[in-house]
Amino acid sequence: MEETMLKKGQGKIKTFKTIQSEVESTNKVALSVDCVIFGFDENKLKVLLIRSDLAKYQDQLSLLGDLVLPDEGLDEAAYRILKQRTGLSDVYLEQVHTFGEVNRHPASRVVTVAYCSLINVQHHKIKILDNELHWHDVDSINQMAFDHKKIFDTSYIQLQKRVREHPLGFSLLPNKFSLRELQNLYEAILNVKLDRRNFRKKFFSMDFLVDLDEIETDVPHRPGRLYKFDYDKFERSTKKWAGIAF
Amino acid sequence: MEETMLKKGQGKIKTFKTIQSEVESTNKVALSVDCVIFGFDENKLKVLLIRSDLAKYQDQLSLLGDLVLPDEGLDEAAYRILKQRTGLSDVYLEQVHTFGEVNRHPASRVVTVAYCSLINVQHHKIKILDNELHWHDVDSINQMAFDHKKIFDTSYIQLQKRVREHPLGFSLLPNKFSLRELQNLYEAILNVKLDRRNFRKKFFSMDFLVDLDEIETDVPHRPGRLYKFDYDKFERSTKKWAGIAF
DNA sequence: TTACATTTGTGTACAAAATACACATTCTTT
DNA sequence: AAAGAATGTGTATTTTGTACACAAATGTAA
Repeated sequence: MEETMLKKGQGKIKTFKTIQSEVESTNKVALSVDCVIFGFDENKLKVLLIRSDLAKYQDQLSLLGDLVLPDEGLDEAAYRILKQRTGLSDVYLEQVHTFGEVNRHPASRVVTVAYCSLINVQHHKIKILDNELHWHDVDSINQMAFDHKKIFDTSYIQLQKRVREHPLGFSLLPNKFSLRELQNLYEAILNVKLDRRNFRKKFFSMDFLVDLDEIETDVPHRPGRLYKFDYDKFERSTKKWAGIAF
Repeated sequence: MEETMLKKGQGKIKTFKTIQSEVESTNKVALSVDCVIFGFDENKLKVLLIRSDLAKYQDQLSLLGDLVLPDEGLDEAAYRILKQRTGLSDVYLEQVHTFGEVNRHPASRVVTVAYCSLINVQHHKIKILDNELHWHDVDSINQMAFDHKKIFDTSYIQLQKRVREHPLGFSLLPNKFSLRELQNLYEAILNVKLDRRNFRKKFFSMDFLVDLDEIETDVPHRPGRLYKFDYDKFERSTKKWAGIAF
C-alpha cells in the first residue's frame, strides 16, 4: 500500500492509513434505523408504534427502531427490524430521509435513517409482546418521543406522494380486493373524497387490474367483484407521466 | 435520573445511562456528506467533481464530500461543503438518500448522506485550487471513486423527478433568462426534445414568469425577451397536481 | 314476501390540458 | 440586399379530467 504523501495542486493524496486515522480520531456517531410501518384496517390508515422504552419519554409513542449493527447495511437493518417486530420479510420497504440534528437524542448523538414500510395486516398477526406494540390511526397521532413526530410526518407525506405515482397501495390490501376497498384505501391515504365512477374509470383504463371472476362474501349489501393487481404487467409497461407541472 | 430497570411486558424501561452504554459500547460509524452539485452552462447540464484524494482511487472522479463534524447537523455539513468549495451559501440544497453499504469505503465503515445542490454558474467563479475541481458534462460521467457513480445516478434521477414538480430549475439560470434558455435547460435535465410552442404555452399558462421588457444582447440572431421567475407568486399559489398516475 | 337500505355497476356531456403542426417577423452576417 | 437563424404566434385534434343519475343486486327488518 502506497503511504507517501504527495503534493498535487494544493491537495494531498491520502492513503488508507491517513483516512483511517482521520476517521478513527475524529467524530463517529451512533446510527439507527427507524421504521414507519403503515397498515390499512377497517378503512383506516394505521401506523405501528410502541411506547418509548426510554425513561425520559415514558408513555410517549415511538417508532420501531434499533441501532444499525457493525456489519449490517441500512436496508438490511430495516428489514431486520421489520422481521423482528412483525414476522414479515416480503414487504414493501423504502428509505425516506435521514435525520441528524445534533441533539435529537438526549443521551448522545444518534443519527437515524427513516424507512417507510407497508404491510398487509391480514397476512400477519402481530404478537404483541414488548412495549405495547399497537396499530394507531394515523390521524390520532399527536405527540411522539424524540423527533419521531417529525419523522412520521415526513414519511406520511412521502407516502401520499409516492402512492400517486407508484402502485404501492396494493401491498396494504388483501391479494383479492374489491374496487370499494381500493378506493377506501386511496381516500384514507390521501385524505380526500373521490368520485366512484371516475375512480373506476381511471383504474380500469390503467389496465393493471385483473378481474378474478369472484365476488365478495360476508358483505351486508350487494357484493362487488374481486380483482388483483398485475405487477408483471406493470413492470413491463413503459411508464409514465412525463409532464411538467408545479 | 431514574436508573432502576423495570419489567413492563417483556420490555425494559431504559435510562440515559443504559442507552449511553449501549451506544458507546457497540457500533459507531463515521458519517460523511457528499454533495452532487449541478450547474448549467453552454446548454449542458454539469456536475462539479474533483479527483479522488484517496490513493486507491487515484485519477478517478469523486463527489465533494467531507466528514460530518461532531456538533454539526447534516444540512449544516452540506452547506459548509458547498460554501468551502463554491463560495456560495444561498443555494438550493436537498437531501437525496443515505448510502450505508458495509464496505462502500475501503478504509473503514463510512455511511454517507447524499445531498443535491443546484448553483448558477454565472454567479460564481470557482477558484480551482484543490484536486482538479471542475465542471463535467453529466453525460460524460462513466466511472467514479467509491460508490459515487451510484450516488450520482440516484441524485440525477431525483433531479429529473423533482424538476417536473417544483421550479428548481430556475436556480441554475441567470436571474434574467430567455425562454430558449429555459427550454434548453429543461431539455438538458430531462434529456428530451420539447416542442417550442407548447413549452411556451405551458410556462405562460402557469403564470409565474415576469416579462422584464428587456431583450437579450450578444446573440447572433434575433434576440428574445427576458423573464424572471416570480417565486413569491409561486409560494402563494395553492399548488398542485393531485391526480393518480402510474 | 315485501319494502327498504345499501352498494354495485354503468355512460354521457362538458371542460381542461396535451399535442401536432406552419408561417410571418426580427435581427445578424455576408 | 439576400440568406441564415431564431423569435413569436394560433388553431385543430386528441386525450384526460370532472360532474353527474339511474337501474340492478343483495341483505335486513317488518
